[in-house]
Amino acid sequence: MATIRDVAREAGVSIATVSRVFNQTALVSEGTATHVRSIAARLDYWPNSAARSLITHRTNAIGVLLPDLYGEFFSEVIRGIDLAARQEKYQVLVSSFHASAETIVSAIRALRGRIDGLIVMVPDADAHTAIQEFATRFPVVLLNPGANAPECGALSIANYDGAFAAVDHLAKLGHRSIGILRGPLGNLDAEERARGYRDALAANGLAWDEALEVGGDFTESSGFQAAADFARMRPRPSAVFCANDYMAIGLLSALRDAEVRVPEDMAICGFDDIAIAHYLTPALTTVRVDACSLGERALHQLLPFARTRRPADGQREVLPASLVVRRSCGAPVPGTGEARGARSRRRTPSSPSHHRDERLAAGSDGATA
Amino acid sequence: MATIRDVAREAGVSIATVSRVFNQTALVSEGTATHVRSIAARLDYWPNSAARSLITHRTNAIGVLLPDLYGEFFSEVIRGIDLAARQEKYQVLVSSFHASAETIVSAIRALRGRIDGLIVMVPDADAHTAIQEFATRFPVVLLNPGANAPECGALSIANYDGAFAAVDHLAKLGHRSIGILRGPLGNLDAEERARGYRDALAANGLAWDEALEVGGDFTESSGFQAAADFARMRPRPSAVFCANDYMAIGLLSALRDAEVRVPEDMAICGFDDIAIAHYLTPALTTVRVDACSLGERALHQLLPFARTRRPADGQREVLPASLVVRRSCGAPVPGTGEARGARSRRRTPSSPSHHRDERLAAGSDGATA
DNA sequence: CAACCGCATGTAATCGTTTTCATCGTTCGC
DNA sequence: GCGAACGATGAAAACGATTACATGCGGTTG
Repeated sequence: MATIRDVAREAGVSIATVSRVFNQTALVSEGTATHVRSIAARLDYWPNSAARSLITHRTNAIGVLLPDLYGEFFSEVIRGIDLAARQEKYQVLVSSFHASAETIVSAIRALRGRIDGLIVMVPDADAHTAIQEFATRFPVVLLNPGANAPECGALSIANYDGAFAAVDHLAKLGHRSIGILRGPLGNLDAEERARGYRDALAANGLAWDEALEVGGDFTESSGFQAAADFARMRPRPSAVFCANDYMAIGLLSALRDAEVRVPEDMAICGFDDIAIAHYLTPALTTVRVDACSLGERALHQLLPFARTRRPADGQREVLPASLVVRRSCGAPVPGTGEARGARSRRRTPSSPSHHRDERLAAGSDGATA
Repeated sequence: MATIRDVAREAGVSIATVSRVFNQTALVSEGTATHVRSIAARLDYWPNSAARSLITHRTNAIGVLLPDLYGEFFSEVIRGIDLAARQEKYQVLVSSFHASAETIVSAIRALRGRIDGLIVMVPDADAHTAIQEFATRFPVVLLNPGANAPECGALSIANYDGAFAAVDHLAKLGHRSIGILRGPLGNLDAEERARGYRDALAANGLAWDEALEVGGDFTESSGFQAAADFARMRPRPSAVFCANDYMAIGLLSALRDAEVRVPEDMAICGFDDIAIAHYLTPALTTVRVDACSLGERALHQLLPFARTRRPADGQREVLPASLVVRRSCGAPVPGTGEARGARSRRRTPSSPSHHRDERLAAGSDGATA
């Protein structure tokens, strides 16, 4: 592989000149510049990024650290980050860690020196302390800060508002006994959603009852198992808000097995609006979150700090979450004649034919399945 | 940030010794080693990876270049790669490019010097030429080589076999007029699947009829639109094989709107077995592909070459694709009593509660929706 | 007892850039 | 014409590691 020295020799100039041509950092005469460029092209030269970042202390890459790479939410976040990064000419290093605060530290350590900034999603409050001091001397953007997150960039989705809207909707439909299938204990998103649930109850004059809360872990099977708990309750709740869609799916399956009709006997509401939600029978009422733009926004928030290598200040941004009403909650679904199964999640239609669906999806998302 | 020099000075040894302690590349007495390590820990020292890779010519990172990051298939591939990479202590640089062979070249160029090897998925045969000469001097593993792919590592899914199995299944069910909804022209996976379709027809003594082939582009909306084409055919095919699940979903929606019953009036078969397939009504018969292990295998195939920085030789591996029979094809579905919606896609259950579902899913995957 | 050997460690060259500072014509203002 | 200013270029010092080679030192061996 050709080095800057080869190009310089071949072009009959010094390496400084070649460097300047490639960086446009200082004046180089038009003639030499084009000459050097042609030589470089012939030798297939490209600056070695290790050497470059050794001296500039910049890598033009950012790291993405997620608790897992499984599921639609994470993959959409990554896609959003990639979209923005490509536009900004930054590379993306992804990495996942599993569970413990131990590994999150070693994951960060492994990334060190390779990236100019980090986007990290912490599963629970415990992990915050691990990030804490790192964030004071490195650009970090948190993807789901809790109430007392470290002083650094942070971006979150409106967990509280979304949950509130969903439960408020159920209450307004007349349900007086509304259960919740919670996410993992200590999980920040889960806590916020639970808080939204409780406040929505209160706002509708409903008493909070611990007996109506069932623990889950965001997996489909935990939803499946929770069905038994709800069935056992006296009185049985006439509606259940699930802290995410996967659990709602599991719950729906179990209810069908138990011949509990949804929404007639029990109204169900999820959270996330994953692609499947739309296709379930009955279609799942849920709270939509735009994971892709969460990723995009995170990168854009991080970039100014990554560029200057200054720790990100305590800037915060919250992405809205919107209720998507479908069949599973028993509310009248707006619109009837729209194309079914023609919902778009892409930003850029890959074919003109997509156009029609885009419009429809924007109008309303109710399904008639 | 502390450098190797700081540690050496503080520990009263030379930088060579510090380096040796961190690389375990030569004998260092037990005493000095632990001393150096403690100093390093105190100074929070970690070797600068740019400096290191400048001299070693290795980055301990591999690149992943995909045509897009949208959809379940790609995200699972990435997850598989990440899983294997973490285990092997390699970092993963992901990057997507859109469409043209122009950008694939620049994407590769941008990655150059940052990675020890590349896993790339080329959308069509045209892009092969762009990879071609690069692969002769750099470790590359192709994720979907066509028939005449460049001389390099390659891994593919059994597109042909999967399609053959699906269509053969339809034929064995008695269908004499089987249509196909094809993928994009030039797309390698799509071509192979179409070939499997044709050969399966022939194997069952059915004549190939161009009129039964409808063009699609792998999107849901193209499936939706194709419904009209199939409806117009005389005689109307009694079964349709779709080259991927997204198109099958679109087709199912359109058929429902047109009040064509599935599978009674038209049997439908998809490809990929995305998560949604299981939850559709009727549940979609499709061909399962393990995208996650495709990623894992790719990394493992690449690694020996990445480690030695030798171009990967023409080793090839094919991942099996298996037919998953559900309701949409009209065949009797095996098993009836199993838990619904309790299918696992994870390798490692995150909670003990998952265990039961794992077993069930392993047994058979038919659905009773 | 000298030669040798192996272990532990240090010295210094090297990787491929960027960037500061110096140099060297030209041109310009006066 | 002469110094200043300027534009284009080169020389050389970093950047922070790895590693070939040299060195010193005690213990074995013939």
